[in-house]
Amino acid sequence: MPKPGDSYHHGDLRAACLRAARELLEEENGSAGLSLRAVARRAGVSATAPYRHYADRDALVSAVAAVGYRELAAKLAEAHPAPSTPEDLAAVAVAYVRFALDHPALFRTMFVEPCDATSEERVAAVAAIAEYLTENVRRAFPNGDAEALCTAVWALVHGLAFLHMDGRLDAISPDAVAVNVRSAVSALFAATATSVSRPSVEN
Amino acid sequence: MPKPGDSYHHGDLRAACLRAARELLEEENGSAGLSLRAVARRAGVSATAPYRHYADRDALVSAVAAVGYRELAAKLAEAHPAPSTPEDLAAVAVAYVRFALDHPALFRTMFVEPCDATSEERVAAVAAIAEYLTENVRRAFPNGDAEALCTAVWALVHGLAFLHMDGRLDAISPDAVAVNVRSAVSALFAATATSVSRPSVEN
DNA sequence: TGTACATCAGTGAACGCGCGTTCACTGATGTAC
DNA sequence: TGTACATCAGTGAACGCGCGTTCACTGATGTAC
Repeated sequence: MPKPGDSYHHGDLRAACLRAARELLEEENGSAGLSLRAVARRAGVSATAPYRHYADRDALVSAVAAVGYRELAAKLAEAHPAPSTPEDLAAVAVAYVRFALDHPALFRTMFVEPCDATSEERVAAVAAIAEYLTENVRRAFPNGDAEALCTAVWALVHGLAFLHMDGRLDAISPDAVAVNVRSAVSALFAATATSVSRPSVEN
Repeated sequence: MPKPGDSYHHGDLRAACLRAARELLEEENGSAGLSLRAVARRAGVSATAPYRHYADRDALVSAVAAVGYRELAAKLAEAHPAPSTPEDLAAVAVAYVRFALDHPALFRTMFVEPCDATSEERVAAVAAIAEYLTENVRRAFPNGDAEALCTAVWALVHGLAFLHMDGRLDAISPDAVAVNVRSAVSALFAATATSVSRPSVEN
C-alpha cells in the first residue's frame, strides 16, 4: 500500500518536481532562474500539473532551496560528524565551499532568491544549519564569543564560495581552493584562540 | 561645440541608459534582472534606441557593472584614502559592506551576473579594485602574505555583505552591521599580526 | 552666408519566445456498499 | 467478490505579459561646397 500522496497517477509528482528542479539546476549553464514550466517539462508532465502540489512558483523554489539546505547540512556533517577542534572546523569550512562550487546554481537558488518567510520548510532548514554551525563553534571555542565567531566564519566561507563561483579568485583546482579556504579559516581561528584568553597548552 | 557622441538627438543616450539602469536598480524591489526595454522606457526612448549604443543586453549590463565597480572603488577610497593600519582597513571593510547594503541590486548585478570576459571596461574596473585592496593590505602588513590576507578579507566582507543582504544575519541597524563587520575584520587582522612575526609594540 | 547632401541617432511595427497562471475537462484511483 | 460512485491528480487550451532582437523607416544634425 503506497504512502499517502505517494503513488497516485504519476507516483509522487511532488518529489519528482524537486528531482527535476535539482537536475535542471545541476545542468544549468546560464544564470536563468528556475521555471515552473521547465520543471514540469523535465518531470514529463503538463505545465500545470505542478500546481496540484505547489501553490505557485515561489513555493516550488522555496522547497528546492530547503532541499539544498538539507543537502548542505548533510555534507557539512559528513566532513566531520562532531567537529571540536579548529582543524575539524576548517574541514567543515572546506566542505561548505566545495558544496557551493559543486552545485553553483543550487547554491545561488538557496541564497540569492528572495527569502520566503512563509516557507516553514525553508526557514527550518536554514535554522538547522545556523544551529549546527553555532553549536560546533561553541564546542571548539568554549570560552569565545561563539555568536560573533560563527558569523565571521560563515561570512568568510560564504564569501569565498561566491568569489570563487564568480571567478573572482583564480584558484583553478579544487585542491587549491581547499588550501585557500583552510588557510583563511585557520587565520581567523588563530585570532580567536589568542584573543579569548583560553587555557593554552603551549603557554 | 558638443563633445563627440555627446549631444545628438537625445544628448548622450549612452550615459542616459546607464543612469536609467542605475535608477531602476536603486528602486528594484524584486529580484528581476535588468531589462533593456525597461531601461529604454526609463530613459524616455523607444525600445530599440539603446541598440545604437550597446551591442546587446549583455553589453549594457556589463557597462552598468563597471559603473558599479567604479563607484564602489570611490566609496572605499573615501572611507580612507590611504589605509595603513588595521583600523584603517577595517573602515574600508565597513564601507564595502555598507555599499552592498545601500545598493543591493547594483551589487548583485556586479557580482551575480555572469562575468563577461570580453568587456574591457568591466575587467579593468574589477582589476582596479583588486589592486587597490592588495596594495592597502600590503601597506598595512608589509611582512605578511598580502595575497592570502587580501583574499581572506575580501571574502569576509563579501560574505558579510551577501549574508546581510539576504537577511541571514539579523543586524537591524546600519550601525550594528558596522560593529559586526569591524569585529570580524579585526579578528582576522589580529590573527595575521600575531602569526607573521612582526615587530609588536606590546611585546 | 546659403543651400544640398550625407550621416546616423532614434522610431515603431513586428517576429517569436517562454513565462506564470486560469479554467473547464477527463480519467484513473480508492472506497462504500 | 463485484459494482457504483466520489475524489482529485493530471490535461490541454487559452490568457496576457514582457522580453530581446530585426528591420525598413524618418528626420534632425553637421558638413562640403
